[in-house]
Amino acid sequence: MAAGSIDRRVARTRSRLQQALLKLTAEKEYGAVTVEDICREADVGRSTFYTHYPDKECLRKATIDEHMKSLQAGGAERHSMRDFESFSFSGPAFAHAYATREMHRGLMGGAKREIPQEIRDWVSGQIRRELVGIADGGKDRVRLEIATRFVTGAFFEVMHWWLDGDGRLPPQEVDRMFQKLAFDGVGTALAARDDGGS
Amino acid sequence: MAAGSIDRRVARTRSRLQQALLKLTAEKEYGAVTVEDICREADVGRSTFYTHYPDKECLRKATIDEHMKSLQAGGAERHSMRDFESFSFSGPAFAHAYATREMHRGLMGGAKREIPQEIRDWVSGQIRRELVGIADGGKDRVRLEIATRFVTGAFFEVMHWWLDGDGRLPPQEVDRMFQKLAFDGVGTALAARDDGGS
DNA sequence: AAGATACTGGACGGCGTGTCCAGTATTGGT
DNA sequence: ACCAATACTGGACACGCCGTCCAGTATCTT
Repeated sequence: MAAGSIDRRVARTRSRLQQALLKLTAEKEYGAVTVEDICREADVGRSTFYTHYPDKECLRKATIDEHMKSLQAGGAERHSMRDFESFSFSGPAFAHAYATREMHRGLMGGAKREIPQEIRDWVSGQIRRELVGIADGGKDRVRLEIATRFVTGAFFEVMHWWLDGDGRLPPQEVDRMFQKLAFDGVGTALAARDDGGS
Repeated sequence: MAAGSIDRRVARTRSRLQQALLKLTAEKEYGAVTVEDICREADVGRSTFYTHYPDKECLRKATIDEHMKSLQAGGAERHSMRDFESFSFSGPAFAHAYATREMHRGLMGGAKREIPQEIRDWVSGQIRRELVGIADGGKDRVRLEIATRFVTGAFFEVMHWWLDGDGRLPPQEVDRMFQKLAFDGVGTALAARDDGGS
């Protein structure tokens, strides 16, 4: 077999396992899903699981990677370096999460907030990049870093809260509030009666 | 024996177990600490453990409760309802966490961000209470809620980042930046060269 | 077709959990 | 100081899940 190509069986099995994980993780806490559960759902032998992934966590990572990849294929015309009234990542993120809520509740780790490090880092990276635009030069790295963390934490918490809710609040609305809070702070965002952004 | 009083042996054992948990959890991930580890560290029979706590998680909760209690005993003159330039909870929180960093790294769940729900809720409550002061009446509950979550997430992420660091940044500094970010937003906080608050 | 490769399913040892119990301290009440 | 009540001990047990291994079978690629 040529080195780069992939056996149909392999692709099939991996896909099945990933699908199974997504399904189960939408039903219950990731931590409560056993390898056996996954295999049963995927209709794959348990020993087969281990020929593909060393453990459950690796399957999760692979699943996330795959998911991210398919996302980036969808939209690449995001970076228009706007005048800076908004983060460009958060809108699409909220919209995407909304489209497949059940899955994201699982992927992002339900009540326990066990967000996979990769996702956290990826989002952090996005935020940092956007914040660099505001910060004056790189002369205060600590300040940039703390702001990055601040926004990252806020973002995930808002996302969690929203996903745990009943889904009545539309993604644009959440994004708008999030952005306002991030840019203007609670002082402005809460005190002023605001009326729907620009 | 009188109904309310507590047998010395019980108090002793529970204290030992809690101390052991704190110590171990400072050394490694909470999830990686086994009941057996705790018992060995505490020098308590494993079966004894289960006569006091149904499982590891309950011990954690009890430990946290105890900790909180001892905290509230320490300082009760906090609520001066200031003019609203700051959250009153965060300063003491950063200061306290700083004083016993190793322990807090454990209690707040190291890299995994597994913050016990009780702590999260407690902090959320503080924040919500303080935010009510800014919000105009209770006519927009969603807005208040989203702001609460926003600040909560930001707070914990900043706290984590800071605890994971080398400890060179003093608590007052972190608190100052946190407050500025929360109240004025990243726009103001990052763009302006600021010089140390009032 | 045939050799390479992947899947199966069952067995194994290991570890951690939570329960139970008979035997042994320690305690608090009188 | 005694003694009944209560707590601690340590070892055994069944359970569930993990990760590994292997001989047998199915499926792919060339």
